[in-house]
Amino acid sequence: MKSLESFIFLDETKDKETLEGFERKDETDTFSKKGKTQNAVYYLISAEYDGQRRAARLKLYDPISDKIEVWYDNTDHHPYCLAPWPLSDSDRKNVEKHSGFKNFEKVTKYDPLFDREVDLTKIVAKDPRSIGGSSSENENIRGKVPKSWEARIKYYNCYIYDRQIQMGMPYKLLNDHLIPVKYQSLEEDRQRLKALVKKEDPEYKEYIFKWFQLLESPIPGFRRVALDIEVYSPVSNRVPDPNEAEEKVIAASLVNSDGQKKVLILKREELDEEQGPAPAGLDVVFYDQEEKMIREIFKILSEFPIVVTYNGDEFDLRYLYNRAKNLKIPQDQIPIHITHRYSSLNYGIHIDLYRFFFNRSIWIYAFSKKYTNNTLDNVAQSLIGKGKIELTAPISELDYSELIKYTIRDAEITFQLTSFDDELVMKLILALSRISKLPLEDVTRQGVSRWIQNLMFAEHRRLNWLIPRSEDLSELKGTSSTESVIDGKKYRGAIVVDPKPGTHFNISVLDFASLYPSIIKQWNLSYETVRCPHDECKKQTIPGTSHWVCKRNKGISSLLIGSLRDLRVKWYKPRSKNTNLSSSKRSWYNVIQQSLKVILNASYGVFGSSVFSLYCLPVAESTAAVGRYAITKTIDKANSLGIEVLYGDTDSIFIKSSTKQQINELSKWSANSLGMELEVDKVYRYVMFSLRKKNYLGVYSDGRVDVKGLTGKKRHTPPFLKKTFQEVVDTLGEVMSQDEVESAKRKIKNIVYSSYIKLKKREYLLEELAFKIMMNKPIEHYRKTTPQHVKAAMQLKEAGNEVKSGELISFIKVNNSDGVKPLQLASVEEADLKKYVSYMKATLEQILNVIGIEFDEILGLTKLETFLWNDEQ
DNA sequence: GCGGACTGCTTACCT
DNA sequence: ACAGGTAAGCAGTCCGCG
Repeated sequence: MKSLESFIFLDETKDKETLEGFERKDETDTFSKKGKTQNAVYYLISAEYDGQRRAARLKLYDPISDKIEVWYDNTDHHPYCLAPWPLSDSDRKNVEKHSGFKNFEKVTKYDPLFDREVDLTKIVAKDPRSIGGSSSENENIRGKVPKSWEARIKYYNCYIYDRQIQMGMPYKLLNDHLIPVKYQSLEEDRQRLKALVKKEDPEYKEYIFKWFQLLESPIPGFRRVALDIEVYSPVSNRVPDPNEAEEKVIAASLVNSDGQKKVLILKREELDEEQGPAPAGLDVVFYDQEEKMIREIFKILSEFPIVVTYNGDEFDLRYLYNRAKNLKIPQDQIPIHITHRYSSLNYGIHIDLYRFFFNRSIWIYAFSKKYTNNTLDNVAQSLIGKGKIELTAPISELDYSELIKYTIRDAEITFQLTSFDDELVMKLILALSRISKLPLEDVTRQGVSRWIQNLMFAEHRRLNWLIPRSEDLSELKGTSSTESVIDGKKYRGAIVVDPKPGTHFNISVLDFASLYPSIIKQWNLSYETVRCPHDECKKQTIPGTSHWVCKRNKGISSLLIGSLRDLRVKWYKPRSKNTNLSSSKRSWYNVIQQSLKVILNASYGVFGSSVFSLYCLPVAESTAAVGRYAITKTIDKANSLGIEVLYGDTDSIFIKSSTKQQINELSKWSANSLGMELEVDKVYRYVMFSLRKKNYLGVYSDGRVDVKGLTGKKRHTPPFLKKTFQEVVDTLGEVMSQDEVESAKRKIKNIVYSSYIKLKKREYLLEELAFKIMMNKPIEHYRKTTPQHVKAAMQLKEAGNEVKSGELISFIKVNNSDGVKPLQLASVEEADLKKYVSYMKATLEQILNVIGIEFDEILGLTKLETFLWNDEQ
């Protein structure tokens, strides 16, 4: 990643010139004596507010020297908020009296809600806390005016918007000015992209090329270190409190991107002297004093531009900080600062992977739910195939060599979580930072609605639009006009077509490529365009709702989301699979493609979520309504073309053996009358449907099988049954035609029968019988009912094991008053076979019934045995 | 006092 | 703290029933 194509150095005063010397050649050449790279290109990775300097502080990463350069704002930018113009004399005086007040300015902005210009009072303050930092609103500047806008935006975000700072992008420092460095994309690429969007409006094209510029720019490699610490605990299995930090730090491990691995160990009286050499390639250092060891950790942390942890926000860095304070290390020698939720570093930036992997959107869309919970062990095991070292005793009781092995593994896998798949995670964070315009650290700590909010806010400022207050938005736009199918939801969502049960051969699945973003683009949906203030637009109604959409102006979210959607569908997704491109380019395109997917998938939902600052139900509702309109019309059209539709869900239709011409015609119709691309997504050799929606099994021509929604695939299903289910599925994958169904049925009966016998003979291991269900709340919060997994958790608690919210509870169905026993306390003998058989029946019949097999009929093979066994119970 | 019909809660899934 | 729609199993309740 270090040798890159040409940059163009954007300096307003000069002509564009090509930037030289970016490649790392001979280190002595490119480093000045101060350790600064000559002519350095820095990547902007962080922005904060510096309270002492009262200015924005940006952290710039130089990928050649691997150092952080700090740059303070020198453009005289100050915090502010907006208030009505004019302010009453008394309001003005009140504001002026505030110690943080700086000055008033009159500004004019465009108010998107009313489609007109407005005059506003810009209240400039000396520091951000004066605007809204006090605990009491009476003491804030924003509390002293009748109405305020943009008063709750963090200062550094505000700074980024106003100066149009591009997070994650290359910059140069020239006479202490921050100058963006523009990447010169390939001429042929620009032409190709131009051709793809030639029919679009110029305004829209501008967006496309802005994103393009951002996403095509080269990316640096990041020098970084992963940190993990171990803390002594007098009580085994209790994690020490990082806020108190009462116990000793007994070990720390560090793994860095230079390939070095280091373990720092505190000598303890109770342990025997270390014997033998340290493991190969591992630097082990023993310390007599904890303080010395911690100072050494601090020294290393201060050398790296990026520090990676797993839960360092809550634990490792917080513990080190408080422990250092307890050991009376002076504040200015602690390179960490903590707030109530985060822990960050003075020098570099801190990336807490726990937060990143915990992000629901990242879990689902970037990693396809590959990991099942967010522990380091599980995430690492699932993504890099290597987990934590299993503990044989509590950490505090391990001898030195065991402790070393244990702790270094944690740092290793933490590091590898950022390096696997060609640095996928680092690249994802960088790409998301560029798109959302958030600092890298914020991308990993905030949810997708904040990403989208931030990029939309930035766009408002760029256009000199007033960012609406959510109260005004809700009041003006009102609520929804449709009724949801599910009780308690705010509006009606997508359509699911009843499937035609049975086995259907030669099935094509057609779908709309990113349906909702397409709708948002095509129908000009945005909070300011839906129910806009113009009378003439009221005729342009949204089908199935009482809403209308603006004809005069282009919607801001329509432009932003639409352009991102088209770039993903037309450019990045195909390019990520284009084998003519170099693998490193493909890998970056794939990262972009995935990042866009994460954002696009949430782009409709945020408008229906009250936590989103531009929450606007009519937008979400209109999007869903147009979706229903599109799929309904498509099904009608398909039928009129003689295409049989077997099933459909939201944006897809499953159609029976149709000719290419039929499909082409439907697709052409969709493009012309709906303005949306309907394409063949999958082709199945055959599909099996039951009467259930969101449940099917589809077999591809190469024998791969898609299983959707069936119980046999769900997380909580006991492994023994999952396995049996999988064997049945595999058998179905071998079926080539209708004639082969019969022989598969025989095979399946055998599979089910032998599994049943094995169950009955209690030959399955206890773990194979365990149901695993997530406990989403603490035990005490289950007030209304006590589900089985919670009963199991209660028994565990009774037995002295702590059970926390978010844990996956494993339990066995038994014949006691609770009906369950936690795995840890149960034995195979106790398993309630009757319940297991009935669960097995319910799970397998979802498939068996479709091909005409009765579960009981399989058991009937041993009627006598069954009878006897039932009798025993 | 017990069982079936029903509703509501909870989890996991699909798009 | 993106959304709504669907399935499934169990908990708890109501009602009928000499």
